[in-house]
Amino acid sequence: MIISKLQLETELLSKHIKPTAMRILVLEFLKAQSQAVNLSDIEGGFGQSDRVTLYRTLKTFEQKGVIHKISTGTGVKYALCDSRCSEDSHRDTHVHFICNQCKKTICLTQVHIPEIEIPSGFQLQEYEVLARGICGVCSTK
Amino acid sequence: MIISKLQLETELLSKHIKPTAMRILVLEFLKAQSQAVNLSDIEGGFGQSDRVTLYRTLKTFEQKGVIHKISTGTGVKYALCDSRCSEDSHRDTHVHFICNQCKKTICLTQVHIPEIEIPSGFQLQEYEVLARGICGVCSTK
DNA sequence: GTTCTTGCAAAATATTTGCAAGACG
DNA sequence: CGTCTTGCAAATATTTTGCAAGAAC
Repeated sequence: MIISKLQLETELLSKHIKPTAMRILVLEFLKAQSQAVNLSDIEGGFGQSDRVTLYRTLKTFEQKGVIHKISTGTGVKYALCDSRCSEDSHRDTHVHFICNQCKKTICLTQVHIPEIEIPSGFQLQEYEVLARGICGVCSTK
Repeated sequence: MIISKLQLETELLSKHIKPTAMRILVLEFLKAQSQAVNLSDIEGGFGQSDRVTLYRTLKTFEQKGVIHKISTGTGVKYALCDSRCSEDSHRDTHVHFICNQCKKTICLTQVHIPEIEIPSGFQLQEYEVLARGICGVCSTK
């Protein structure tokens, strides 16, 4: 699926982000991924790019609800949010599956997460599930 | 609750770890905590201590099933495992509650986590839940 | 004495900050 | 012009590795 530059710009604007060249490139790259990626992956996705700018772009994206950060235990990864996420409402209540073999991190947004009960006194705001195991590709090898 | 040095030694031995002075100190410190701690917390818990030795101690503890690492999104923390954990069977399937206000990370081992269903092809080995919100102490302030 | 552990130095990696130049309205 | 973004340099933080001295059995 090819997404036009205009579409990407519109999407950024809808999340109140000024659509600069760099931001469009990063968003385009992220949209092409089927898994969560780390900084080096994104860096390698372009010819030239400054690490610092990437960090800042990703921070902006995270704050505005474009992406969410995943702490995999072996480094931080980034993945696109649900389109309904925004600066005010940033919910990524879904399963992140980490393959213990190929180390891929995949957002399983379609998996239903049951409500969890927490002790009284605690106020739950959001939660995510980190699942580890062997992914579909690795288990057939 | 005060735990004798002998008890700590016995516990380390039962997990196949040679009980050195440093390891006993670290284990004792961890047992005194009601929340997950980071490297600096542990470092500050003793008078003298070398960061590298701590890293190695924690790595050993993690491999042998004494502690588990928690990636909180703002740094790594460590907490004691269930006593049934060992090098071979290392399951920390429970809720980690991160207070968005005081930033404390607490293991809610008593909370029941329902089974989750993952797509066919994926082999689930273990999972953990990261819950964020306001902890009991902060919500009464 | 052999093996494992520790401490120090240094390297490698990850992330943040300050600042000046450039882009854009 | 004023504001926001970018790129570079540098600072800071985090984690790992190599190696030699020391402790334990």
